[in-house]
Amino acid sequence: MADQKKGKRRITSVDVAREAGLSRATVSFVLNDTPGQSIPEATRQRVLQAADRLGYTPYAPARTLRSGRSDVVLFVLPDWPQGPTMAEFVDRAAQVLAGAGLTLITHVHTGPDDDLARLWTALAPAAVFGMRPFTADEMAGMKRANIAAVLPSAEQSGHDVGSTLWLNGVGRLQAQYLIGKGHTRLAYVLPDDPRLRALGQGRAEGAAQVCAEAGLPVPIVSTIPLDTAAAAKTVAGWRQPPTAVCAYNDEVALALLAGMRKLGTSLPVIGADDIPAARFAVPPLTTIAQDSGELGARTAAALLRALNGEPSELDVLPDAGIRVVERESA
Amino acid sequence: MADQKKGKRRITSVDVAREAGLSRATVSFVLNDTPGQSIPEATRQRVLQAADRLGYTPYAPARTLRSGRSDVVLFVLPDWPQGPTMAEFVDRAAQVLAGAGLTLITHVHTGPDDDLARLWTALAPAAVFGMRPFTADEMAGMKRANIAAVLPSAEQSGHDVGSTLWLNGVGRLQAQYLIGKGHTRLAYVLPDDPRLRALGQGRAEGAAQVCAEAGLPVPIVSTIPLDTAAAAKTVAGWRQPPTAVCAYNDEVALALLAGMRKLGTSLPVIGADDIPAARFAVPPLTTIAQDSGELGARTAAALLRALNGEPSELDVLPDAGIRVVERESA
DNA sequence: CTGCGTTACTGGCACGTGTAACTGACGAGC
DNA sequence: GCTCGTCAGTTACACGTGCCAGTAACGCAG
Repeated sequence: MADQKKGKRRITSVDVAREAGLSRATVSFVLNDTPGQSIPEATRQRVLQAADRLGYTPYAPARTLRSGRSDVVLFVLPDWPQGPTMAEFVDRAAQVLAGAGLTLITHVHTGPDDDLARLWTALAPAAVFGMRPFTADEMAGMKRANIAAVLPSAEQSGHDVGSTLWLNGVGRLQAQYLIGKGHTRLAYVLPDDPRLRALGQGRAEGAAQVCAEAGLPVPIVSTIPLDTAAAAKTVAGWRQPPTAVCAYNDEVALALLAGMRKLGTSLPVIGADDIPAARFAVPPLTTIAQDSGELGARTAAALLRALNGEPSELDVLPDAGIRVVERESA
Repeated sequence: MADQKKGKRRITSVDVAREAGLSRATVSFVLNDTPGQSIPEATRQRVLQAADRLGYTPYAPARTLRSGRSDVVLFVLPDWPQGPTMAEFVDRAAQVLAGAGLTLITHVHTGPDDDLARLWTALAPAAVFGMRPFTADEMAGMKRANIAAVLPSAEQSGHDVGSTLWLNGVGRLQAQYLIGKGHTRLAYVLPDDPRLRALGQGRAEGAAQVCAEAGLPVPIVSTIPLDTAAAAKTVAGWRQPPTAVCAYNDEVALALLAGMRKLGTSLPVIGADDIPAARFAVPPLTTIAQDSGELGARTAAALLRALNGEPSELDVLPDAGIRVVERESA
């Protein structure tokens, strides 16, 4: 709020030091609460007030250069699976990280893999989190870039965490629900978007596991585009029709309902994600809802633990707040 | 790919200089194509090969510290309006920016406004882009943080660019379409999510403008939650029912269709965004599709122009690739 | 041989910060 | 009176980069 209009020079800790009549080091100690320093309350206040008066903000690049680590956490999204689900996840994760002084940044990664590397060097993030596991090359690159916590890591039990852990859970729950309703022959329908293939297979496998455990035949797996006619054709093409269908997500489920409506047939369908459109469908769609906000918060917490050196896996995640929303379609 | 496993020290330009048997300055000149330097091809190759051999990547924080500007563009999302639309927008924008050596980073901003400031200082971005206009305080903060281009700026004609420009266009087109079908009394239905209020009003105003221009009464504006019963109640509550309804987006439109189905009535409805669920609705939903990828690309281009000093407004945007997708609901 | 411009480099400062190592002063203990 | 420990600070270096100013070597006109 002071009157330093002369030029638009950045306000540095030097300015604060001059204003407070102290050395820059003292200023730094106060502002960072550096442990092992004895600073009388009077001096501390002098510094804090000077900083406030000048509107001082530490310059992150310099800080990062010095300490070798920034307070940015990078969240790499492979592409855009769903809307509100992801949104809540990111929201809550950001909140938790902010509580620890970290800033969550998301980057949608679509292009070739080498601009991911550019990102790491450009941001020097404290940690990176992604949906898909990282390759060995990528891991090496991050290690060289001095990035501390990487979640999920590919070494971690050699599994694709994304599809194995929580997405798997969705498929399991879908199948459990339908089997509980007395169904014995299931189908699993995936979208034809290549970007969703890995995730889709994870869910389908989850359902297959449950069927196997119940002594039922494995589900027929079909892939359809988001198109009424194509969905109808797929449904009509089943020689031995299933007694109920699991869909990869609500959009696929809606496509199926539309296809069956066109054929004049009807099968129980369960979706996933509980998008707003699900409850307005004809018939209203039974689906799986996950509390993705909670999931985001837990993931962030795991990340923080990893940053503190405690080697925390993502074990906490599997069935976090995942439940069936029962409507009329199944 | 060399064998520098000893410790995990970062590879700096010093290493490259030593490897090439040259000074660090020369290395820098070569790698940055610094103009006004005469460097023989042989030397240049020597440097490039050394850098490649060591796998050198310049350390962005240091570069930023020195030059005062990073190659990151920050995209502040106020919250999560819609799914795939935004996704494409960001995707294409990122692509265009990457072509200019810039990296697009998105951050969902939900909390209090002061952690936005933290973001600027944490990233030192070259530019910031947001949906909502920035306050004077925020603008001042960015100026002090030495951020070059800010789009949209609040000074810019004093308008809310988000709702005035493109979103307005959606409302206009919806009304134009319905009027073209012979409708004379319209309603505009908004969602009750407070985060979408400003955008919703922009769209409703667009429709109102078109009605006024055509000498028709202004649309009734209603707000509904995403709930079948509530939608039914709203529809039933209209004393003088409209002859057709515009919805803020497809989700609202689907809610309306569900509500009317419950009442046993039926009115033409037009939505917006063309989400996948729209085509599977009963009846299939007529809606507005925008080529948001194109929009993202143009916005990014405008940003680049602004970065180059050419004062380019967002004028290019208004009706970029926005069109009616005609189905059966209207 | 001297003066001068060009080529091909190099030395060194600056960016803003964190922190280890140092210093002067003061009181306590022998 | 001297040493020693603690307090309250300061000095100085390092982080990795961009680039200005300088400088040897060399060719060439006078």
